[in-house]
Amino acid sequence: MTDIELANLIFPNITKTIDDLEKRYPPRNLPEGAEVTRFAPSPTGFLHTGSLFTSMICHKVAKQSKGVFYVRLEDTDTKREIQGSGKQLIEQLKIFNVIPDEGYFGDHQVGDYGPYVQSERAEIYNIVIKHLISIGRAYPCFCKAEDLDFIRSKQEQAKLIPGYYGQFAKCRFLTNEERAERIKAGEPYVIRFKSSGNHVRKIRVKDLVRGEFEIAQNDQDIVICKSDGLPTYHFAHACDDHFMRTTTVIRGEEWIASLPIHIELFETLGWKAPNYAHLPVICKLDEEGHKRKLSKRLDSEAAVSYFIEDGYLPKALIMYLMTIANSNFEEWILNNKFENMDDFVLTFAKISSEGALFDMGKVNFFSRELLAKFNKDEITALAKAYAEKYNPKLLDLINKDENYFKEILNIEREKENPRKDYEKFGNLADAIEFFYHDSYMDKINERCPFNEKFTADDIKLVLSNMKDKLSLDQDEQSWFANMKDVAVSLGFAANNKEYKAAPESFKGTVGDVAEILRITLTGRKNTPNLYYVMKVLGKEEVDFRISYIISSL
RNA sequence: GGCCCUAUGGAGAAGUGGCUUAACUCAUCGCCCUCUCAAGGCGACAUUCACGAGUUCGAAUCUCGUUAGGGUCACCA
Repeated sequence: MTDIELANLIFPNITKTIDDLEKRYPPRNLPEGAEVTRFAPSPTGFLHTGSLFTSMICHKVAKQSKGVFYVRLEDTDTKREIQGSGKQLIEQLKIFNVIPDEGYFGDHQVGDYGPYVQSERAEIYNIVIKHLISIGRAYPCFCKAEDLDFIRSKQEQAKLIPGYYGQFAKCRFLTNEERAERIKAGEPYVIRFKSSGNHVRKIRVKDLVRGEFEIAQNDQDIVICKSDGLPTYHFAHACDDHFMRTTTVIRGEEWIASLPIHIELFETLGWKAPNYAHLPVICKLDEEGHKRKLSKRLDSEAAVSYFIEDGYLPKALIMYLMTIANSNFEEWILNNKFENMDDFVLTFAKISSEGALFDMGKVNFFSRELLAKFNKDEITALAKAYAEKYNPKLLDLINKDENYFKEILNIEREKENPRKDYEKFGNLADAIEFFYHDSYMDKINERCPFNEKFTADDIKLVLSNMKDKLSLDQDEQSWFANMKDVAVSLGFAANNKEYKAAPESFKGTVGDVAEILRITLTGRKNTPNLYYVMKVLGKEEVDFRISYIISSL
């Protein structure tokens, strides 16, 4: 029995050939240098921060070369699949402005190189497998899990490399007649690729991030088609990236080890392998101080949803991830005042090959800078949109009086160097709740204590004088000048220098007076500019709070 | 364990044999400014590039070894 006859036995209904596929999926008509990249997630859960990192780079590389970025859904692992997660992945990508040009879009597909969902590509895989069988480079394997375990244990005993290869590849040595017989008898089987490699020999591989290096040839007869008829990753990768005409495969470094498999597959099929860029994994330090991959189970920041739900600006995360990708991005974006990040050119060679430790502090930095750039209307709209979805407490504050909320956020905002008080919307309600009478009263017992060096009488004296002598009708300059005068009249030093020169002759400094007033009005030591806080609160509320604190002392 | 990758401060890193007594960013800490809180300005933070040898007039940069960390060895991707 010939190999072709065996191929026909296994795939009687496959009549098309690889040539037909080549015609059906011709090379793309793209300008010189245009790169075709792809993000190929499996629908097994929420979008991981590492996946966002990878897809952002894929998207960027395609955009900056005027190429194509597409999404392909790798849904061949039916056991781990989570219904609806494919669509969710696309939606989350969209939030971060990583929008594909073609491919899988959740509820529909776009493009000439589809289908873009692997479970819909059975015919393509079967055509290629049939070809491989007919040229003697693939064969059915009837080994069961027990057989494989047995082989493995023998290999371990003999200290040999484990796996299905060479003499250990039992089913390699079956005759086609035996194969046909067992198939006809209904025995379950997988299809394995017949490797011609030898792990003693090395091949040179090129990685866009790491450069060239040597690695052992593949000699494993890997499974290309599982017993459920679906392809494995390695095989699907070769078929899909070839027929979808991917020029650059960008993926995590966990794939480096299987590069020899992929290269042998491409060679055997007579296809040009794509360029590869293996990205480092984003890490975190564990309890023992060891680096480990960001884990969805252990680290909240591993799920992109965390940033969305906590009210971070998506752009802030993207900017942070860009600095991990190309560290020169930081300087670039600072010089560009955080604008037009699309003009930045990403370089593979500048991507570090070591996994960076995820730095929340830096995400906060970007988020704070970005949030400070908006005017009051923009930031209010953004806060409201966020609150409506994720934060009832914040929504409640906004809905009490949107203009009031706007004024709170507008304190020292629309100016050359705006304040950078807020880093995300997630804790905004807590940050501003003292502006609201009810919240202020609710938290009255939790307020920050006054400086211990002042007695209740000192504080009362300061407060009653302030209340009587300070009017909010004056401008900021005059108001502070006035406060200074009151402070001096009560025995406080007008400035730090004076105080430092003779601390014993003063009760304190103007700063102490401002702190007393600040704690009285807000319950906190750190708040926006006191003058504007009072303007927003209004005279009535200010008077009430001062009187209330005086009476409670 | 085999194979592959990596190793510069608290974090991200620049650095490709002399320009480096190691850029820049975040964080931290100080000082200045100031009427408060921020912002801003200035400064501190690796005499040394995991360690050890070697090559060289000269090494963070090249070579070898050691150590440490990461990845990978599925009918998962």
